[in-house]
Amino acid sequence: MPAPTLVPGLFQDGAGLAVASKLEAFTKLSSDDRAALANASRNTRYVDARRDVVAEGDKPRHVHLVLDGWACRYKTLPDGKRQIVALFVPGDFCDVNVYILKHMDHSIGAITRLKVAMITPDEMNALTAERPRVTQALWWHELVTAAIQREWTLNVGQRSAYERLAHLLVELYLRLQAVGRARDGRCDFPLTQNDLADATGLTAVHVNRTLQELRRDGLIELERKQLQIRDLQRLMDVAMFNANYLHLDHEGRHLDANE
Amino acid sequence: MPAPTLVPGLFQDGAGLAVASKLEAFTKLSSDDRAALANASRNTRYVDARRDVVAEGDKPRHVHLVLDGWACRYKTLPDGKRQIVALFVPGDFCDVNVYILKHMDHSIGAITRLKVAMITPDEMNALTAERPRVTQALWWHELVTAAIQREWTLNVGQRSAYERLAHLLVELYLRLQAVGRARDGRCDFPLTQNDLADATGLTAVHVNRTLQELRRDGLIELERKQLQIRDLQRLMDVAMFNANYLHLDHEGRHLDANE
DNA sequence: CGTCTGGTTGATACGACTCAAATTTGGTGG
DNA sequence: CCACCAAATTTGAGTCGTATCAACCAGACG
Repeated sequence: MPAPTLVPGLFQDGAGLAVASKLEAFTKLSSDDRAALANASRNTRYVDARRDVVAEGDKPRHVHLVLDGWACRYKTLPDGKRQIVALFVPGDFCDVNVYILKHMDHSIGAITRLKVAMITPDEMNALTAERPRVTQALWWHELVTAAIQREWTLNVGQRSAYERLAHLLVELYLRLQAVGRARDGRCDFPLTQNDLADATGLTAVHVNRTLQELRRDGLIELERKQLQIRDLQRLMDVAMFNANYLHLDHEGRHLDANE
Repeated sequence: MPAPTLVPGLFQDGAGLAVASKLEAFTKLSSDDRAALANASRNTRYVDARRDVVAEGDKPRHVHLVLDGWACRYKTLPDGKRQIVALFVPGDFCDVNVYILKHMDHSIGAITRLKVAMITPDEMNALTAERPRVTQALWWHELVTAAIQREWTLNVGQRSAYERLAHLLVELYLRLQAVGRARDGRCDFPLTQNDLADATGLTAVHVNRTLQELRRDGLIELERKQLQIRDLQRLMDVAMFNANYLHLDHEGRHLDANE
């Protein structure tokens, strides 16, 4: 939906846009850096909604970079239970350096129809060898990804259903905002209540009732895949949301009036 | 307790031992590699049990490497709830490259009295610049750490209390075994039931009752900080334990008769 | 010996789950 | 434009796993 213009020049589509803007939440990149990133991610692929991008057990061959759409990382248990352990929005890399490992220990699935760049190990190596700022930014990306994963462990481990959903909504809103895909409390929100259940360790029925509570309390509106946060501060309070784990306090942080 | 001899030469204490042996679960290192690692970790520090190694909000200055004892990574909520999001045993690095970030988003606390090496950013840079195999091994370490974090999210999100504790016990046993600190189903186990509660998102009371069940079912013995797994296969089955996330299937994997 | 931490037990409460069915929404083809 | 179907959401009733609260006990330690 909203396709705001963020990074001027060089990029024709939302692709390069999202990439550069996510990494530039950490540090300023030169136009050469951006060009190198765009070049490394020129090989793209589309994946239909609800299909796997890569499956558990696969040998990892590429680093994937989400250019458009949402994806998730999930693990399945023999008894059929499923946990979404991470969500990817445009600009997110799935597993920098993953090709060091022999096999994937989880799957990556498309939530919506997805456009991903597939970057080969060689291209990654070239990128990191020649562009130290990009390397630094990629490290930052990895560390933030790990921090988000820890926060999710905390989320499912200690927060109530109400707090847990509030927390997830705030996190996604802020992450989307950082790549220019959210503003004024509004963003696309393609997750079904089933997805939310798998991501929070709740059942879909309980997610449904809890979302109704959040609506009743005037905190959010959510319908037709659109989220509107009515009162961000209050939502953050009930979620006990502390944004420090997103590590957005860096030099390259956008000078965006909305933030 | 058991201080098996694993890596010959060079190392006088358990320290270098643990480090080399953990990374060598991934790849063979040369004696030069090992010497470089030992050199980088020569600056050590002791931390008393139940004290913080680093606290949330601190500016990260070093990479810490656990030489002896156990530690944990934890996050606290404003309402006082605490989640242990990771456990460190000898040989584990806490946050390679963490100094890229401005502030710690979590604390690291000692479970037992702890011996840690403090490696400066400069030393890390020198190490990675000169020793590609070590760099590769450190990347593997980071990827495995992330995989463990995901498995913990799955653990608290989808498994019952009984399965959850079983899973944690198996994971710790296998990780200790990989660095020569466990054998024949036996290992040190310094966590209190309170720690187990914080790590699994349960209450201490429920952990207590659930451990009793595990004992009653003949799966484990656990007393005086000693864990004995009576039937590893059955414990893995009830935990729905799939070891692939530990990524131990690599060339340098020890040829240990016990594995 | 008293104090403290960690472990154990019992009684009760409640948040979230389960199962089942109804309703709404969105997409597809005639 | 409507009929149809599948997917997603909503509702209700009943249950269960885990939390809560409150004691009590055992061993470690100074």
